[in-house]
Amino acid sequence: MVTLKGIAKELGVSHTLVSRVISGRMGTTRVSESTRQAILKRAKELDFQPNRLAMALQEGRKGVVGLFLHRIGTPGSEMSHLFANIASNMLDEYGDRLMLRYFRNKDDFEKFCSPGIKNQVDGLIVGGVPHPEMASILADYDRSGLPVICAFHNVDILANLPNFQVDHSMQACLATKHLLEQGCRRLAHFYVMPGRQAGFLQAHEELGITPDPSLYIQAKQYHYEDGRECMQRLMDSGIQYDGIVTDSDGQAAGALNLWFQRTGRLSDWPRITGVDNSPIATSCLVPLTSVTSEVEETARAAVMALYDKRAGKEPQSALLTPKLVVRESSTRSQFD
Amino acid sequence: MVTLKGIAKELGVSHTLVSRVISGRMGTTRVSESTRQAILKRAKELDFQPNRLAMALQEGRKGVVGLFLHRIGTPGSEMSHLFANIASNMLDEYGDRLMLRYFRNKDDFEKFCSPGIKNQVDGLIVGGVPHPEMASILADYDRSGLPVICAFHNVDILANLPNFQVDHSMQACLATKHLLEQGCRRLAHFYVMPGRQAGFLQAHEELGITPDPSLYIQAKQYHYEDGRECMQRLMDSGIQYDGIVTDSDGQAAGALNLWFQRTGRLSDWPRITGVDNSPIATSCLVPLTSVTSEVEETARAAVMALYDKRAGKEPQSALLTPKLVVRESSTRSQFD
DNA sequence: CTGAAAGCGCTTACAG
DNA sequence: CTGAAAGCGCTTACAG
Repeated sequence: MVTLKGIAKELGVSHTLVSRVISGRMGTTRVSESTRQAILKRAKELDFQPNRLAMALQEGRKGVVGLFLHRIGTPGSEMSHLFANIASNMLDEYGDRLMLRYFRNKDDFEKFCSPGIKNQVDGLIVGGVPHPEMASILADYDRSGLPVICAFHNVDILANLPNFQVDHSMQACLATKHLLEQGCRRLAHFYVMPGRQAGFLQAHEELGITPDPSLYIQAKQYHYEDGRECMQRLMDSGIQYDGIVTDSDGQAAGALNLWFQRTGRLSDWPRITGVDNSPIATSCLVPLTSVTSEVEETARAAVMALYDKRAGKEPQSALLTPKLVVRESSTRSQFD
Repeated sequence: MVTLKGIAKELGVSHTLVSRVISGRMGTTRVSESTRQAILKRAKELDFQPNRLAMALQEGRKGVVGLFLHRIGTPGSEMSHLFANIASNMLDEYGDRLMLRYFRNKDDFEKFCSPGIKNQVDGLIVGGVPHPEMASILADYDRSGLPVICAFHNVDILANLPNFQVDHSMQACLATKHLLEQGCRRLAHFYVMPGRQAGFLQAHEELGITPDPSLYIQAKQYHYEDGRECMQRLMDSGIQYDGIVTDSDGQAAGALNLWFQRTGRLSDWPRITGVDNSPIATSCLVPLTSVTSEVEETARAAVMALYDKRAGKEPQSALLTPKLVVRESSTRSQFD
């Protein structure tokens, strides 16, 4: 194991000097160019990598960032994977290690949290939607000096922590507008949280079309089965509709599949949109028109915000802008 | 920030004693029960958590495990997510931090590897299938004293490192047998690596049925489009077939969807099986019969093996046993 | 131009 | 029964 001291001994200088040359932080020091070169050369030859534990210990850091992740998105959407992927690779580039914990519910989360966590990490990034009580625990940490950044949280339970996520309302608005522009006039809306309807309504308003509240159908979750169930209810109701705005790709896939199965037809399906632009969207019988959830950008923003905060800045929450991705589910072009 | 020294000062004892009481490693020491209780009580009150950096530094460890992950499985299968999820939560329970790096190709991987990595981690878990050269780099690390454990590697490029993965041949065998038992007699096989055919052939042999080599169709990858493409070729060939064993849920979904689209029929599809038992399998128009890839078990085995190795044991590679999960794609029960 | 010393928060022989 | 001391591998005033 190659250390500063080892290199110093080899070259007959002090480890102090080696440290300064390698870190580039010379302080009041001015080294002769020749020893500088000698040190750098030897360090490179030995692929010297400073022991980050020792560095962090000395500098009063932990060298560790806590990444607490709730499932984001519906199964098959790969959103959690994408988030962890981007975030962990970024933290790695900053030289920080990870305390990575996946939690499924409030109990898991509470198990992960204790005041002593400040002895373990330099900051916390929490992804996913916890209960309001969790938010207040996190806010306490933050106030006590442990920087906390959130991502994909439900804005109203945030307790003033910086949060990054896609603009949900705009997602619904983009999808709704698109379907209205395709000629739909009686759109159903599968939604999970009532708040999500703002975008659906806004799109109607902007185009001067009046939506029919009897076509608002509340879903339990964002999953495939939830889409099937909503579709079941919609078809059973007998109410006329000519398109559907759903809250996730999983829901849209479930809804479409139920329709195919009940009607036995592979054409003239109701125009429909998903959310997330996940792998689900491209592996449906009919590829799904969807809106992005900007997961990579969210991860990047959250990590940057954490380092900003550690550097003394006050990062601001942000809503990222979704993009519409048009595929056959809404255009009904014929099969190849 | 609460430290040993802080507690020691409060109680008027040495930090040495506090350390021994809290760690439970008393050595030659024998403490009075009353001071022991006092120390434990105060530590609990303050939620004292020892600084793991300092512990690791002292004990000559890094307190960090490298987790290098290639994508496992097809997009939408969530296998990478599952693997990272289980592995990271386990490592966390052992108190180790993570150096988590996702790599997409050989270049990424090489960027992540340097001899100096021994200064950063106590061990390496590598998931996914790298090139043979990567395997030999890893084997070098292992020989030089950095324990390396593999998961989901292609066995022939392993260079004697312990590896954990599901038994691919048995996966194909289970699926093939199941289809033969459903009455199929002319099975097509969509396969990626030639080696995977062993199970397909074994199943035929065990049931005394002769397969037709003109129904072996090689796929580029495990993805949805690959399944579509293989199905395209199969249908174009005009050769008779009555069932399909594919190499992934993505392939199976793609193949089925192409069939529905080309025939316009929603019944009498060719009986078909996938692999991975992923979310894709349950969000198809027809739920897919599949075989599990035992990702959780693989992750657990890999992590356990790493700790075994660090404890001086010699962990042995293992092939985990897949399970068949029967759904409609192979039974063709009617739609609800 | 360079080095000795102190210290980050622990652990573990060693000494009393 | 308990503590002083040394040391893990670094960094950073401070002194020459």
